[in-house]
Amino acid sequence: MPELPEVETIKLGLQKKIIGLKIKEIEIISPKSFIGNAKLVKGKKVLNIWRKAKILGVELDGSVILFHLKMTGQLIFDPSTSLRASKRLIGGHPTQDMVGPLPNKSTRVILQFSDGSKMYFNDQRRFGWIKVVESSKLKVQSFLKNLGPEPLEERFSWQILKQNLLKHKSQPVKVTLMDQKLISGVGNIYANEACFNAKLDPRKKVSSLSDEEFRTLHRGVVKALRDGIKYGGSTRAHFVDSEGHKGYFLDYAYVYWKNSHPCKICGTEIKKVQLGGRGTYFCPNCQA
DNA sequence: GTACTTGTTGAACG
DNA sequence: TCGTTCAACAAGTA
Repeated sequence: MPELPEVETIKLGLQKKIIGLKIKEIEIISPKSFIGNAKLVKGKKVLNIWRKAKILGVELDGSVILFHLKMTGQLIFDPSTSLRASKRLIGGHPTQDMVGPLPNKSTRVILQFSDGSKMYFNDQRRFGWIKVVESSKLKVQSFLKNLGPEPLEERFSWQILKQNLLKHKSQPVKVTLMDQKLISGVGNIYANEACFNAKLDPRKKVSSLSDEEFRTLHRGVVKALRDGIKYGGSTRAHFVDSEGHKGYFLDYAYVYWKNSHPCKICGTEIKKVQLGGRGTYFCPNCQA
């Protein structure tokens, strides 16, 4: 499922492709996946692309298109038949059919650009959405207003991490990492991986952490996200062969979805527990 | 038919 | 009012 690193990767890829292009047409195949007025999009030029937490924003003249991929969303940029055989740009939830013919059965919305290229928004389960808002109304969107600091920005220090997590001092540390008000963009995968990187038991209460532990946790979060961008990003964003699902970050994960597998560091069996209602994975030896 | 998956939201608890 | 926990929701897979 696309989290911060995946969305960041998509952003970096799309920046090179669609800034400056004009949107000729928007085709809404699944009305459920599209919120807002399509007229705000048609004929507009793409000015900029940004990311906040897991949300991708495509800035147009006077309006913004917001994308949330949730669990199974994907964005695929298809550079059209006319130009040199440049490759598709693929980001988001990996599936087999993302490298096949488009549109396919999970295609929900298609953006057509005036140079003939297209961008497909696919979403198997329709959990994700596209939302168009006027630029002036962007700031009042609740999902943007209440977000915590961006973990990859310079000013995100371990002190800020400590200060924010301590707002929920009696909760398990992993649960607080996933709270979007405390930190932006960390979901289940990277919360698990961050705890592993920091050699921290995810069940440990925030109030019991020492300064040293906050420091290593901070490093662990940043490393998990950067690794996500490095592996998921670089190997997934540009492939176009039939092995579409390979190179997904999960292959590199230490603990996520690895219950009953041996720990890559010490060989101990990875355990799974429920924490805040979510699957939580850790190595009982490394994260003691 | 059922259990399971996730991020987000809102209800319900003490 | 608050901090916290839990259920509901989206829809598809096994």
